[in-house]
Amino acid sequence: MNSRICRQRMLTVQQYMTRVSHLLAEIFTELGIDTDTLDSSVRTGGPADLSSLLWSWLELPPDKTMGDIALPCFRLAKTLRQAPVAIATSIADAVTAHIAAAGANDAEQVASAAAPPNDWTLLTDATTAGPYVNLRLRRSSVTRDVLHAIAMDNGYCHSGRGAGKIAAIDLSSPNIAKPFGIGHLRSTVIGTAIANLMESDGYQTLRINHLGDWGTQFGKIITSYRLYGDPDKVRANPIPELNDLYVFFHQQEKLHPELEDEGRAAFLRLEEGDPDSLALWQWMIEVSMVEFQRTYDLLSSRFDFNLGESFYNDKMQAVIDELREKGLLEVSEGAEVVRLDEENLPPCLIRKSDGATLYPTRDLAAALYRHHALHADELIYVVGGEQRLHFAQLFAVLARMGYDFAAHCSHVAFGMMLLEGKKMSTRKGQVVRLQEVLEEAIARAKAIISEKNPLLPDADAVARAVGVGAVVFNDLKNNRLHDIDFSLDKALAFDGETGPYVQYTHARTCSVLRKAGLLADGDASPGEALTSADSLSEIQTLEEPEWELTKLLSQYPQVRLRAIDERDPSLIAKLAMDICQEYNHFYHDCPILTSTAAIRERRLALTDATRLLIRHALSLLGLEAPASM
RNA sequence: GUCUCAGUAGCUCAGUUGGAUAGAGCAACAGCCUUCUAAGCUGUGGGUCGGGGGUUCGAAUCCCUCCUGAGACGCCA
Repeated sequence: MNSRICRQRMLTVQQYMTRVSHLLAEIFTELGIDTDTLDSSVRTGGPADLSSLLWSWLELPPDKTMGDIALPCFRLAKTLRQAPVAIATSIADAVTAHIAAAGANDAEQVASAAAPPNDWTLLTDATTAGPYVNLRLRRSSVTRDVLHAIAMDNGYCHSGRGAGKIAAIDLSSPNIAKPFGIGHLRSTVIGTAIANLMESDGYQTLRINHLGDWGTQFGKIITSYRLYGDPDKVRANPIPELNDLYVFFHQQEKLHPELEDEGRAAFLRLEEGDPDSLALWQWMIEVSMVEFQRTYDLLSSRFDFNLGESFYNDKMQAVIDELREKGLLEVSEGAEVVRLDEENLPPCLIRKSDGATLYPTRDLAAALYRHHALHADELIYVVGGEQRLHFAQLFAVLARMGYDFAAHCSHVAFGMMLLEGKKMSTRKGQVVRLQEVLEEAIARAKAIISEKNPLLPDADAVARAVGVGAVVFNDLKNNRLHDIDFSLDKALAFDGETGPYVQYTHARTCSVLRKAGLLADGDASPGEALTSADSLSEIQTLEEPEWELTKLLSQYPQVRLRAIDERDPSLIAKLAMDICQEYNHFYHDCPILTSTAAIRERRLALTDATRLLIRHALSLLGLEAPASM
C-alpha cells in the first residue's frame, strides 16, 4: 500500500533517518567498522562521513510489518569477509543492546524532537530478515514530533530557498481568435501549480501569459473576415465565428492558392500599422481575452502579465544587434543564424533571408526582457514537448551571449493532447473547447450533489469546485510526457484517483472536526486539536492505520521540495492521494469521536493535520477545498 | 536519415539517483451504510516490466542492441 511514495527511501521519515544513521554510525564504530576499513568500492563517490554514508544506504522495508527503516548489509560482506546475514545479526544485536541500555521502554516521555542525536529511545527494536537489519521507530515520539511540526509549519507548507529571488513562469499562452482548447489546459494548470510551488519556497513569481497575438495567421483571419465574415454574427459569438472563418479560409486556400498571398499581404499591412487592420486586430484581442477570462475564472488562474508576442516587435532589433556585436551571427544560405555546433545542436535561425525575424528571435527578446526589465532570476517555460529543440537552442544562444541566467532557464515539457489518437488541429476545426468540458463537469457534479447531499448549502459553488477540480486534477496527477488521448469520461471521473476523491476526503476531515466542535467552516489554520497535540502525553500504542498515516504526513516537506526541484506537481497530487487513501482507511478502522479521551484527542489531531495538508496540497494544485460536499 | 521522448495488469498510469514477494485507480465479480459524509471501505481475479544480450551478490531501474509509437530536425509559431 502507498508504495508509490513509500518506496522512495529519500522521502520517507527523512528527518528520522538522519538520526538513525548517527545511531548506526555509533554501532559501526563499536564493531570496528569505520570509513577507513570500508574499501573504496563500498565508499565510491559517497561522503567521507560514516553517518552520511549510512544515511545514503538506508531504505524502506517492502512490507510495513517488517519495520520502518532498513539497512541492507550486502555491500559490507566483501570488506568484512563475513556473510551479509552474519553482519546483519551482529548489527541488530548491538542495536538491541543499546536500546535496552537506554531503558527505552520506561522512557516514553523522554523521546522528543529535542532529544540528543544519540538518543536510543528513538528506536524500539531491531530485527533481521536475512541480510537486512530492520529497525522500528518509536511511534509515540515520532507522531508527536510530526503533529507538532505540522501545527508549527516547520517546513511543511513553506520554505525559503527562493527568498529574494524572482521566477518568471511562461504558461497558458493561448492563441488570439482561436478557441481555448483542452490542449492549453495542460500548460495553464501545470504552470499555475509550479508557480504556487515556487511561491511556497519563497520565490516571488511572475506568471506570464505569452499570448499568440501575432503572425501571418492574423492576415488570414482578417482577410477571411473581410471576404466572408458577417459582422453581426461575429460580434454575437466572436471566437467560434472567427475560428470558423479561419478554418473556412484554409479550405478556400486549397481551391484558390492566390488567397495565401492575400493573407500574407494583409499581415504586412498590419505590420505596417494600417489603422483599419490594427483596429480589427485589437478588437480580436479584446473579445478573445473576455472569452479566455471566463475559463481562467473557472480555473482560478491569474497572470501578472498578459504579454503577447506582438509586445516584442520593437525589441527584436536590439537582440539582433547584440548578437552581431558579440560576433555570434553568421550568414548561411541567405539567412542569419547562430551556429551551435559545440552544443551539438542545429543552428538557430535568427533572421530570414528576406530580413524578417523568426520565432527564436522573439523568444530571445522575451527572455532578455524578463531578465533585464522584470529582473527574473529563474525563467521557466511550461510549453509542450514538441518544442524541446527550440528551447534547447534558445538557452544555448543565451549562454553563448554570456548570460549566466541561461543556466536558470528550464523548459517544462509535457505530452500532447490528442483527440481520438490524432493531433488536434485548429486549422481543421478539431478542438475540444475547455469551457464546454468544464461546464459539463460542473453539471455532473451538481447532479451528484442533488442526489447525495440535496441539503448542501452553497451547492453551486461546491459543484463548481468539484467539477473543475476533477478536470484539473486529472491533468495534474500524471506529469508524464505521455501524450494524452482526451476522454471526456476520464476527465470527468469522480471516483478513485481523482480530484473529487481528494476533496471528498478533505470534506470528511472537516466534518469530523465540526462534529467535535473544533472547526469553523473554511478554517485554514491548525485547530485546537492539533495545536495542543504536543502536550499529548498519552500517545502510547498507535494502531497501524494511525502510524501509516503519520508516516505519510511526515513525507510532505520532502515531497514538496522535490516537486519544486523537479518542477513536477504530480508528486504533490500523488502524495495527496496516498494520504487520502490512508486517512480513509484510518477513518474506517479507527473510531474517532466515540473513543476515550486520550485516543480521541490524538485521532482528532491526526485528522486536523491531515485536513491541513490535503488542503494545502489542493491549493498548490489550484483546486478548491470545500468544507463539505 | 539524424536527434529527442516514450513502451510496466484488459484500460489509464505509479515505481526508473540498482535492493527483499513489481503497486494503485478504472473496468469485472463478491461483500460493507440503525455508529464520525458509501464521491467511501474490504476482498477476488488479472504481469515474459517491448525483445535479446551485458554489468552486479542483486536490474523494471545502469550499459549495448533490436523492435514499436510519438515528436523535432533552417527561412511557420
